[in-house]
Amino acid sequence: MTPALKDLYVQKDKMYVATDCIIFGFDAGKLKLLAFKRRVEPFLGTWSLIGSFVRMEEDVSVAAKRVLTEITGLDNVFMEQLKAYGLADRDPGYRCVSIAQFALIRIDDYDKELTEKHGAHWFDLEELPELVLDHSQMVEDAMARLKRKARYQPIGFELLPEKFTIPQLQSLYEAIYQKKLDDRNFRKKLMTLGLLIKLNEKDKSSSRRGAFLYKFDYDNYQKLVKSGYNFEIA
Amino acid sequence: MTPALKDLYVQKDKMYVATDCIIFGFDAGKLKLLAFKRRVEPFLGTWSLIGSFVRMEEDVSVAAKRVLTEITGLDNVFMEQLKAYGLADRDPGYRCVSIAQFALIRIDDYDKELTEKHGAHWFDLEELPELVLDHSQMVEDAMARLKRKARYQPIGFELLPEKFTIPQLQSLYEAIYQKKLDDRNFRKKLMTLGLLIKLNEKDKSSSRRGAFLYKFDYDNYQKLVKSGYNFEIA
DNA sequence: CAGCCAACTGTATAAAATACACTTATGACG
DNA sequence: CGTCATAAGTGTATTTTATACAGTTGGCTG
Repeated sequence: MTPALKDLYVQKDKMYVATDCIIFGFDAGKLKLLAFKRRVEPFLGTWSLIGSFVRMEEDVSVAAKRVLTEITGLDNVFMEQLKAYGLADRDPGYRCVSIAQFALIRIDDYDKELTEKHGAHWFDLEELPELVLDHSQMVEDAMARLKRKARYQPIGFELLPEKFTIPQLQSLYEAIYQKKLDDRNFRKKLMTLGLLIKLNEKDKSSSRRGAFLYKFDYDNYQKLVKSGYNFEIA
Repeated sequence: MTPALKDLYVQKDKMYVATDCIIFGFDAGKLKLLAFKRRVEPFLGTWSLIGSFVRMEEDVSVAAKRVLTEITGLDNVFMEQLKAYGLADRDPGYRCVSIAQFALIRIDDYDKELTEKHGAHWFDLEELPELVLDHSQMVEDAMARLKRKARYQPIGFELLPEKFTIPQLQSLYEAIYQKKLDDRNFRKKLMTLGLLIKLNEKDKSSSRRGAFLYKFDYDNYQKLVKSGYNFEIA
């Protein structure tokens, strides 16, 4: 967790609860993580996840959303609890249990100014710097969760703009699974799921011919989930 | 969480961290949950999971193991964090975030006297009473996790005695998945995984003919995991 | 109008999941 | 001592799903 210590009296004999956000994005074929350069002691200048103490009257999940909104200006973001980190000595300054949450955001959406103001930076997941405390562990665990979860829940769509192309989606899944997928098989599988709505528009940013845009069919997804359907995406 | 309140001064303006244990067992073809009758106010007489406050100098996972050992007398039990429960009003008495852990134990192992002394009772999962606070939710979430996890990790073995028969194992998986499995296909699949060691003993408790006993091949399992093998059990 | 590039499409093969029915070992009981 | 009852154990055919693989199309560029 990364509280602004100047605002707080930390008491050594008190138990604190914090929440830290692992914020994933996707851009240019790469999975990205939003990290922050600490501007206060201790650990000034080191990279860290963004976090906050949980307030006395505040739900843990609300605290996480508050942090995310403060930083990105975004609301209605996919967010899910990862797990709690509770080693007694995880933070040398005081006793603090941190509940890590991971969020998937659409990079094109977020407010650039806002993040820069907070000293934030998008890192390629393969080029992450060392993070403070146990934050590197958190990211590793979140990545494992993302990989597993992507198999059976269409969370990938949270990382793309509302309208996206099949090649974009494939590139995202390739980044998550860290391996190349066969384009014919990927498309075939996807189409049989019935989760996409084909639009009458093309995206021409990456080819002369252009690729059709699709959007995610939330309604049908909900219906399928209710009827107990079992997904397997790519 | 279920602290012995008489031992504590609870301060309304303090944040507490607790841990609650969802303890699963398996007996007579049914999945079981270990629940406790509260002997102190508030909620005296209602059923509850067992739990404890996390001590200032204690890891969260250590606190959970401490509770489990106090109650069952068992050590070296499969235990894994489920998630943190952090609603601000989840406990009306004071602000407390609880980190739920689920444990799988071998019912024949545990110390009966010890559990009875604590007012414990094994419930069939289908006949659970209402539990205090958000504990019913915890059990539901743990059950969902168990179902999913059982597919790709051989955790089922944690619930059986060291030596077990194939029909016993099948009955366990039927209880977890809540559906009948085909005995021929179950056996076939299992054998291809190479996770079982056949013993030269039979269990005759449930048939005249007797069924061969097996034990779990931990060594080979470790090897397979390291080599990146992907399981799918039943 | 030729060339280039990514988008798009179909089929054959292999692997895995499912469905399904009879034989065997053994103790109980007449 | 033979037959009956019971759960343990076994094999094959079919369907479904995953994988492997190569050529055509649309549309801009020069």
